[in-house]
Amino acid sequence: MTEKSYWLMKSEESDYSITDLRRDGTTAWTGVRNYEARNLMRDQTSPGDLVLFYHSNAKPPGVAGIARVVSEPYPDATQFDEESIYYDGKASRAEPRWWLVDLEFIEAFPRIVPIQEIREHPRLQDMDLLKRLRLSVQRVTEEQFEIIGELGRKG
DNA sequence: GCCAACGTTGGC
DNA sequence: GCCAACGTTGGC
Repeated sequence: MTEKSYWLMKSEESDYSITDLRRDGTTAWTGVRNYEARNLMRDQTSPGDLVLFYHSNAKPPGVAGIARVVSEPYPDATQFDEESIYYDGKASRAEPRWWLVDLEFIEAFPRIVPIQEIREHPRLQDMDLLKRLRLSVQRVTEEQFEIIGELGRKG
């Protein structure tokens, strides 16, 4: 039994938003094609982990809600699909290159927590979000997770 | 739409 | 194995 972890995962709002996740209930987090993000999902996520759902390329960009990891890591099927924009000809079913987990909808915040507010918050200065601009799966602390949850629910 | 940051590719 | 060129992310 491992300790529960907390994450922030980014999705372009126009591509897949918290509203889409609420509609779908659960979704496979396809399309991560960055090795560091892949390693985190493949090696460090567990069912029950909680996720800050971040809208990138949004107005404003920010945390839009909360999801939960509900599967063990498994190969991202889109890497094998020649029709997919995520197809990777160097991956094989014997040796998958890209991994993902399933996420379950928990909550859509009544207000987005914009990145600007995170940048200005004294307790959130250490977040990877502010330092690792392009990392689309990143670990957050329980405290960071709780603070952003409070900000998102304060109407 | 611009462009800084930065990850990836490929020639050598 | 270096590193310049290139491509992508993502805030603004």
